[in-house]
Parts: sequence; structure tokens; C-alpha cells
Amino acid sequence: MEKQTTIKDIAIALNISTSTVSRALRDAPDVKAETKAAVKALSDKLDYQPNRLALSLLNRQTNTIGVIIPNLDYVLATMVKGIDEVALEAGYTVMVCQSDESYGREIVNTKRLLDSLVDGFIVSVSSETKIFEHIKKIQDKKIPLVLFDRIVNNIAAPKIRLDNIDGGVQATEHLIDQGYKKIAILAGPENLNISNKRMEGYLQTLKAHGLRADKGHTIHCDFNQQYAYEATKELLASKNRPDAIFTISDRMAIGAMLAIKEKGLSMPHDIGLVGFNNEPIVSLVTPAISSVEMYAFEIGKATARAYIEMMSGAAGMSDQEIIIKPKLFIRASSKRR
Amino acid sequence: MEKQTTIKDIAIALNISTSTVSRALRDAPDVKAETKAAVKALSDKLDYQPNRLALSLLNRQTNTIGVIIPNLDYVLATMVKGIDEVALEAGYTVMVCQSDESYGREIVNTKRLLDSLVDGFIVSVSSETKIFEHIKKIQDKKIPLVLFDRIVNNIAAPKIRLDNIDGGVQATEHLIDQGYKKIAILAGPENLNISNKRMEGYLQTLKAHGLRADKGHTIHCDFNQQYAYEATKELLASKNRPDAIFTISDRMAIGAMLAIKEKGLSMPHDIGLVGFNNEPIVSLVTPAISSVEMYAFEIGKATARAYIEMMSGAAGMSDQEIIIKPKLFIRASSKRR
DNA sequence: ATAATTTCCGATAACCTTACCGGCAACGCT
DNA sequence: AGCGTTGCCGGTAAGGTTATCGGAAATTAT
Repeated sequence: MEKQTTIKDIAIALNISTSTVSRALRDAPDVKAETKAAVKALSDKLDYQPNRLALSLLNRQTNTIGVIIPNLDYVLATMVKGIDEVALEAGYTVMVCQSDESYGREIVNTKRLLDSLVDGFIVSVSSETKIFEHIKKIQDKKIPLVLFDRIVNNIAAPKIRLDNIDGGVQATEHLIDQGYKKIAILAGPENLNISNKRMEGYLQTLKAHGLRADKGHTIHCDFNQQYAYEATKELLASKNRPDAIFTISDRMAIGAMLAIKEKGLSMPHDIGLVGFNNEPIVSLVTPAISSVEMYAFEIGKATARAYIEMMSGAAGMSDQEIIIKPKLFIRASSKRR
Repeated sequence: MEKQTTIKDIAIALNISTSTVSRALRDAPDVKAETKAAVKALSDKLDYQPNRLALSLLNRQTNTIGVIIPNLDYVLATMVKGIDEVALEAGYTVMVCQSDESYGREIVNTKRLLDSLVDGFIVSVSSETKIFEHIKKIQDKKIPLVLFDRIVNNIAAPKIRLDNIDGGVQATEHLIDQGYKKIAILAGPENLNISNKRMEGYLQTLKAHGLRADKGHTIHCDFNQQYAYEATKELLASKNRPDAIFTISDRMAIGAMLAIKEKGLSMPHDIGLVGFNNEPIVSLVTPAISSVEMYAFEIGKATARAYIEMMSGAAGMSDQEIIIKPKLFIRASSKRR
């Protein structure tokens, strides 16, 4: 690691003060034109780059956003891509830390970034996180915070999320519309808000159509195709076998699909299936799986925009909630009319 | 953003100098025990955290690794997870920047991180990158650099990569072993090293078995299932139709699978198919697709380890090359014996 | 009792940059 | 000639931390 060129080097070489170099570089009005020219020429030649650490220390601002996410699966990676795009454009650097769905690592990551490394946070909490002291600590220090996707309700911060209830409604309405009567749901971990909201939409819709929600038709399991596969096998073996399954992620939908095929049942005839996320893969399997598009890229971009707005001091942001509408893409797995 | 507690605050409160506070916090031997106790008590109470910016400025070290990757697909996300795991353990913070396969963004990212934000780089170049001046610039400044996965040959740096040739060999050997005679390959962009190496393994193996490589059986296309789908349709419509296809990514294998199914051909009987990466999805489609596992997580971990070793001043690292052996997982798509 | 050592602590510089204040010289004006 | 104005630049402090040096006080040795 070689010593970087500093304004001091330029100042000494030109026999002027660092102040003048600094002003010349920033095109301040009170520097003689020829001095400016000399400074700029030498700075180009020496490939001078201002030291961001010194600037950050001075301005108490790093222009870096700390992004804390639980993992890097398709949906979150897409959201990060959206955040990245907008943030880069606006001159921010993004620091992504994944907690790997671990509460402990989420805390470690938050703590590290809090040591003056970032001047704000964009957070999506892990599925394991039930205590939010580390999030509140961010706010106690008056550091800007934006929540997205997996939001936390009882924290006052701008929130960007999908209308998960509507996603559940669209999926369930569609299944009912296709004539399915006994619709089961494969939900995620019990304390995961996004899962519960999708389920709420599902329950609402069943009720609205006068359908009874069989207790055995609601299964909570991890975001994991293996668990979904097992759970579906059980469902299909049960006395009151469902004629349709709504899963709250595509990974789970694929697990379900495998179990259905193994049982020798056909989609959409015997069983209807609808997933969530609309990952590319669902249109590639046979039959193609209907799925709810959640516009992850858009959510990411909206999140970064909200962050930037907040940083620029817009008041009244603290309880703004941006809700993106999902859209069901109907495919062979659930289209029987 | 509230003012952080500093050693100065503690010093003033206890009416001692900042030097003493600094020493007390670091448990230096030349501080009276009671002074230490007082400092520690107050520092705990005020929730003192050392300012990392100031430390970095002082030590000319940020303990941050700049990771530049072309995208966040399954393989790279897994590698990043590996890097993350090892780096976090060793006390480093990781800054991930994705270039979105764009040469321009790769340069912007490199430049930004170069402003004293990171003290080393871990890089996998974009598929668009043909000029490596920005990478050389890193080395000109004597900043540690490790390359992984998509490496650059004419740059002297530790390199961690898969034995891509061997991956191509294993896939092709297997197909020949299963009695396939006319094996086509769907390769990636022409200047992409990893693709060319896998192809090299393929060509070597054909030659070793006295099989002729039909020119029309080598197709370059983007890492994209749509292109792979189109390319496969052409292949299947050609006069000299192949009886097996080796794709250098699973995304492409899935595109190929779709085209094969659409044509009404059966796997593995009419056509054998082998992919690359061994992504979870390949075992979930029907038929399950054989694929070459590239141990992305291991590659990520090995990369971070090499980086750490390099930082700790190990000499002779500059041309070390760690090569991970791949392993073919055989599934229904290519098993006909 | 004096010298020598040890124990403890403070002041300063350094890392790099910019904001702020002040100063010097040249110029024009009365 | 004396004044104020303008143009240009330098010095200093600040941001937070630690290494280094040096010094005062306390303790031990002679």
C-alpha cells in the first residue's frame, strides 16, 4: 500500500499552503487563475484523490449506507440491486451485510457498521429476530433508518414493502375462481410478518367466499423446499386432502410440486398450485407455476429513494409507508378453466 | 445523528488527559488500576465506541475488504457468503459492489473504493471486461488484490478458482461413458475465461476418445436461459442433431431442457443433458439435471483466507493459485445405462 | 539524605482535509 | 498622503485516536 498523494504533497511541491491547494481544487473564487492551473496540473499528474476518511471525519458524514439483510436469495439480491442502482447514482456507497438469518450476526453487523462507518441504515430483519433492541439503538443515536421488505411494525421509520395481504388475496381469489374448494397454505415461520400478512389475505378471501379454513390446511414451515416437500406429503396423505395449495414462496412451491408429482397427482387437474415471488424458475418447470410477482427491483429502488429523501432532511418521513402492489401471474399449475 | 461519545468526553469528565483514557481503555501497563477502573466504568456508562474513521486515518488501515463482483446470482451470492463468513471471523468488514456485468460500473466501483475506503480488493471481473487497467491500477498502488472465480490471467495475484477444465472433462467423460456420440456444448461469452476452460475440457475429452468436434455443435451465447433456449432449438433442428448437450451453467441447462421438451424429445433417451454449478434447482426439475458442483462456498472461504494471508504479509503469495476440484453429480437427465 | 529508579500521566505530533479568520500587498479614491 | 477596498493567500483549529517523548512525583537503593 503506497502512500497516497495528499494536498500537502502538492502544496510543498508548488511552495504554497495546503489551504490554497484545497481551494484551488474546489475552484474557489479567491484563487489566482494561474495558481489554480498549476495545482490542477500537478494534481492530475500525481493522480490525487481526496482521502475520504479525512473528509468523513471532518464532516461527520461517510456517504455510505449500511444495508442489513438476512440472506442473498433471489428476491433480496434483486432488491439490493435496486438499492445499489439508485444509491450509486446519488453518490452513495453501499455496504451490504448479510446476517444469514441469524439474530446474533444481525447484531454484530449492526454494531460494526455503527462505529462511524455508515451514516444511515437500510434494514430487512432476519426471520430469527424477535427482539429489536439493536434496531432501536440505531434510532436512539438519531441515525437515519429505513426498513424494507421484512419490516418491523412497532418501530417508527419509513417502510417500503409489498402489499402482502393483497398478494394473498390475489392468489386465493384466483384459486377459488378456478373452482378449487379446499385450499391449503404453506406459510413461513410463525413470527415472520410477511408470511402472516400473506396468510391474512388468504384467510380473508376464504371467509369472503364463505369457505371454511380447515385448521390442518395451514402449515408453518421454514423457507426451504425440503420442509415444503415434507409438509406437502403430509397434506396429501391427510384425510381431508386439499385440492389446491398456496405457498408463500416459490422455493416452497417447488417443494410442493415435487411432492405432488411423486404422489402421482396432476396439476392443475387434481391439485392447483400458486407460489410467491415470481422467480424466473417457476416458468421453467413443468407445469409452469402461477406466482405472485413482488417487484423486488422496484421495492429496492423505492427504498433507496426513501433513504435519500430522509437524508436530505425531509421532515415527516418517519412514519411514511410505501406499499407496492403485487400482481399474480397465472400459469399452468392453477389454470383449469 | 447524535454526537458519539469520544475519549475526550471521558477525559474531561474525569479531569485527566485523553492520552490516559486511551491507554486505560487499551489496558496499557502504565496506568494506575483505579484510574483504569474509573475510565472503564464511565466508558461503559456512556457507551463509548472508538471512532473507526479516526483509527483508520491514523493507521492507514480500514480493515475493510472491497469485493467487486459482476452480479449476485446463485453462485456468486454463495461465494460472497463464504467470503463474508471468513472475513467477519477475522475482524474484517466486507464491502460488496456489484458491477451488473458492466465494465463501466466496474471501473466506477473500483475507483470509489480506492479513495481510502478499503485496504484491499477481492475481485471477480465482469463478462464485459476486456481491459484491465483499473485492476492494474490497484496493483500500481501496491494495494493487496485477490482474484477469484472469473480470474484474469496476465495479472500477478493470488487466484482462487475452480478447475474448470476438469469440470468440462468430467461432464464430457460421463456423457461419452453413457454412450452419447454427438455431444454439443452451449458455452458462454467468447472472452469469458471460465467458459473457455470448461470448453477446453470438453474438446480435450472428445479428442481423447477419438470423437470429432462438430463446429456447429459449439455455440456461444449469453449466460441466460432465453438465449440457451433459442440456441438449443436451433441445435435440435440442425441436420447433424446432437444426442447430448453440455451447458456451462445451470440456467442455460434449464433453457436447453425447455427446448428439448418442446421438441418432444426425451431425456436421457434421445438427448443427454449436463449442466454446471449444481444449483438446487437442477434436482427439482423433471428430469433432474446432472450438473458439475463447483463448491462456491468453499471457493469463497478459500478466497477470504488467501486475502487474510496476504494482508498478514506472507511473501510469495503473488502468484499462488488455489484450484478447487469440481465434482459431477449424475442425475436422470444423462443416465441411460 | 541523596541518588537512582520506577510509576504514572500529560503534551504534542501525526493521519488528511476544509472552514474560518486574519493578514499582506496592490490598487483606486479622495 | 492617507484611507478603504479588493484579491490572494497562509495559519490555525477541528474531527478522534494513538505513539512518542518527556517530566513530575513517588518509591527504592545507596
